Amino acid sequence: MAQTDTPPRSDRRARRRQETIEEILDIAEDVMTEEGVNGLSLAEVARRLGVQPPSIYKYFPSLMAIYDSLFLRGQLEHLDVMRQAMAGAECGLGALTAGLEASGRWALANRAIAQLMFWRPVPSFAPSAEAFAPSVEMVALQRAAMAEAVCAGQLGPEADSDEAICLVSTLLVGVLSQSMANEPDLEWGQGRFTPTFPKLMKLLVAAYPRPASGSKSGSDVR
Amino acid sequence: MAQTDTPPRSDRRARRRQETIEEILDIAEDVMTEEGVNGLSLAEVARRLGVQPPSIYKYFPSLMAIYDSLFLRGQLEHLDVMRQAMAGAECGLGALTAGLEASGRWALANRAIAQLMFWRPVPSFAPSAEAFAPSVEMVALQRAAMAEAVCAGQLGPEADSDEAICLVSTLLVGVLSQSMANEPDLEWGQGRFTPTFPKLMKLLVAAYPRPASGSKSGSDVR
DNA sequence: AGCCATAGCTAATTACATTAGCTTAAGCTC
DNA sequence: GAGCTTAAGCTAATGTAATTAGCTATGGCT
Repeated sequence: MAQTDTPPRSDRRARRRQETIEEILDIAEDVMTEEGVNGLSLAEVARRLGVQPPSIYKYFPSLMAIYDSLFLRGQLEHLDVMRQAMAGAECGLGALTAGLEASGRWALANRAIAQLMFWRPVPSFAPSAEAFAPSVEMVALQRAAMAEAVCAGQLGPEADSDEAICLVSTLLVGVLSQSMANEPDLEWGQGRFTPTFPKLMKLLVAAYPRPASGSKSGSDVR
Repeated sequence: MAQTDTPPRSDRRARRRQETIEEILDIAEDVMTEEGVNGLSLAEVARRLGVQPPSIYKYFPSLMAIYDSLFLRGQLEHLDVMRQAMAGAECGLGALTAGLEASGRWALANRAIAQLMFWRPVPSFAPSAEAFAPSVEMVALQRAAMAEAVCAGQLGPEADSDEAICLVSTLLVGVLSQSMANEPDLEWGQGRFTPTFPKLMKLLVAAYPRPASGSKSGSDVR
């Protein structure tokens, strides 16, 4: 039996297993989207997979483990989207803006996962250190872009700080929270909240004005 | 039967009933605080009340009705806190700032209820129109303060707009979201996020500069 | 003295997460 | 190809929760 394009050794089994795992995660994501993040139930996933509930335990040790895998998948996807967006924009402020907007767009397009990641709506679920790791890298990305923006003279030197990172993420999270809570069906760019994001980015610039000339600048806001 | 302000008929009974209702709501709030907003369970409430679960149904038709009552109670309390804070400050911008800070302080001191009210962590729960009503009044309060701030020349005329209200609430919600998600044990004024709120209020001023002199003002951010 | 609404109860139904233990068949080893 | 291993399914059972149905006692009113 010469396997033409099938892999040589015994990882046939491992691959099928991995496929099933991905399928479970996809279904779980669908269910969360339809029923809410904490409306996820093993029983419903099993039903859609065409299997009895206990069979799911062959793939995940618990419901929380499914949440954790979704959390990790989301972090990786989100990180990727953001990286991509930042790479496709100019350095510094441009990259930061592009990255944040991409982040917001992704969050609204993947609400269930985004809520799981950023709002913790399932109190009994705490992400594992592993699943949380990519988020550290995301902060680093943002931080780097802000440092670049400082170098390029687009922002004042205080923008290269933890405080400034907090401020930036606060602005985005504010917009997303409002949009998700009050306009649950709209995408990024629609409604009353997400269109204000560019304006908020301009506020950020106002908050960290470059020292440039010796102007005492009435808009130094710190 | 001259009803003055309380229904005179079968009074004692009605009062005891009302007391039990309040007690149930208090317990429910405790449970939510300990177990998370959607960790609220009728069974646990019954246990703490020293009663069998079905007995709760004599007071509330469903778990969702309890959520709804908590939502309403929260709205009223929050509205009151905010009104009080605004009354105790100068008009306009001062009142607005005081009101928002009081709102934030209240939200962190009453996390469970605040989350129920502003983040909708229980997807199967949607507040009734009744329970939602006070929030309309709250927006009106904020709007009035902003209009005053415009009159007093503290903010530019565009600050008296729906858009500006959105912006203000977005800033506060951003701070609260971040604080609740990342620093679940801290009060208002502690940690990395809530102390940035005064700065954000200054950003608001930068976003709606008064036209005052003919300055073209590099910090007009709209 | 009697009525009756209130507030409690038990029992039953349904749905879910999880555990235990059984069965089958795929794939690997010899 | 015979036999072993194990992955992946199953059924049965347990414990908890929300909710419904229907029973009962009693406090307060007529």
